[in-house]
Amino acid sequence: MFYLTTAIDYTNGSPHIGHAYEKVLADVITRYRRLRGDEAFFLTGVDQHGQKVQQTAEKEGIHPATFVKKTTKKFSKLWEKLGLEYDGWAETIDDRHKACVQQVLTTLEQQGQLYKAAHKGHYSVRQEQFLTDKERGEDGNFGPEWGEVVEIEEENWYFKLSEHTDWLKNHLEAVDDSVLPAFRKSELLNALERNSGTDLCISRPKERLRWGIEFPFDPDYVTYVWFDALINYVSFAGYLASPDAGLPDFSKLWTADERPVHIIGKDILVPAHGIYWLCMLHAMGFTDDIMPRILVHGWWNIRGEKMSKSIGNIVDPGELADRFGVDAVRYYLVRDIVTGKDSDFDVERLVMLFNTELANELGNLCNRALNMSQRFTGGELHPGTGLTDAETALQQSLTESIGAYRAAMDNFDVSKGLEAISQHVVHCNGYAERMKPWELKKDPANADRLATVLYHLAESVAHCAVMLSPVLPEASAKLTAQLNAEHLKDLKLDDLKWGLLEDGHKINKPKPVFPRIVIEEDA
RNA sequence: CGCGGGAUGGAGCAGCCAGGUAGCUCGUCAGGCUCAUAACCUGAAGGUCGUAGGUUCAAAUCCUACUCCCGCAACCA
Repeated sequence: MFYLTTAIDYTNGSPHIGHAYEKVLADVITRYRRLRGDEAFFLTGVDQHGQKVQQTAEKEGIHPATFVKKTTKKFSKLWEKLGLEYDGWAETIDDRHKACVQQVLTTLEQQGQLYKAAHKGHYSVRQEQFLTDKERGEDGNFGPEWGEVVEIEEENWYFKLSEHTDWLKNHLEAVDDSVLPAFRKSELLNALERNSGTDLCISRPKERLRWGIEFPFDPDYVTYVWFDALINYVSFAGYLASPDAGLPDFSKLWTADERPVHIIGKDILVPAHGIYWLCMLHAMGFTDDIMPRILVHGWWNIRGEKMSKSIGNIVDPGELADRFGVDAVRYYLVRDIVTGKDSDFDVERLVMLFNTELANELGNLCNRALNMSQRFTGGELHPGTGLTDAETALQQSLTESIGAYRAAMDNFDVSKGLEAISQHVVHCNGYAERMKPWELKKDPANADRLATVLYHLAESVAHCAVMLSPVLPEASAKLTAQLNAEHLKDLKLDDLKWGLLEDGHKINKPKPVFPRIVIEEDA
């Protein structure tokens, strides 16, 4: 089983284009794995506890649970709009999740992995957090942004992180795909080098934070983010769950033959996922052969600037989808970025890529091919009897495209995979241009030749529709419908061989699947 | 001496890990076609791959030094 998760989003605000990117990428990869014939499980969700949520809810004068319910909906509604198909939905206020967290804590405490200790330090009352030397200004004092700073001593629970960092270092170095892309791994190893030797504070006293999961053996405390949010990857996969909990069978999801993949952003690799999470799993007894792989994606910047609430340049994916359509948004988000790297978000490029690659190239190919079949041969397809070098070359091009597509997608490189489809589409348009079926139809003696040409075009569209389905499931379905070939939907990648459409197959009337986006110029 | 990313024809990018005549998209110019979504096809111009060294038969790719740009408090993928 291929088990894929995303980071769970914090429900203190509205989703933006970055959230959408991560989820669409995960959706595409999951759908691709299904196309490959693998069983897959896709988990995503929301992180609902913590101080920020508590604070915002108080400001609005409502209970955190009410507040969280409201913001959670913003996310789930957007995912529905973007056509995401996830198998599991993680909400950290779920009782089943709480039970799992508490069980993990209890076990670790019994095994001596946790301890309680006092910490003395500078504490910002306004920000409700301990300050370190990093927060000091150049003059050595804490700046006015921290408000009143007092020195206090507080007891908290700690996880013996330092006992696992040596193991982690070895593991990361030994396992090639532990962290992807490679440069992220070296960044992580670097950070590990600097930060070893410290343990991890995992609690908050209830007088400071109530909105969290209670420590089962110390009711004055709740868990702080790590032993709550990160546990979602196992809790909602059925870890330690009772069989009637309505959760998956953990032993089937989390396996050694296909290690789980966590898709996360570059900001939460170090230290959260790269160090804390892997060490937590190690402490919980997970062995090396079932350690997850971490796929780290980059960020969408806006005109070279980091997207941020303070600058006010947040892009709302829901609005984009309303304006340009879900296909355009999904396509753009996985097409115009190299997995792992940052990219610059640009509406004009979104429109350009949709118009050229989808509307002009693929959409138009489909339209002209089906239209000619409809008009010249009454909608009936026949392979014809003879092949020339042109057909051999076309079939060769298709084989190469499928190969390139597969290699790229296996590597999580969706952009390259889409490029591979595009390559064949361009070949087909050129083929049509050279074969001139509109000339062939003028002489009845060319009927066999005409059939061959039209068949090659339709067959190519059929292949492309299948390859495109992980990224644009809706559009792929429309293409399939126009080809009148519903059986394409059940095909796996290995089934993509020449001859998907049978001799005598009848196609439906074409209708543009990707209408060009026309932006009205403001005069 | 903090960490990391980036610098490739007008614009945006790939290639770099596993060295071997510089590739993609857009744009520009010149043709062609008319089946098709003002779509499609062909050809052309345009780059000494940030700078300076080094390794090598061979460097965009490896090594060294340097220059410039962007992230690394918070919101936050």
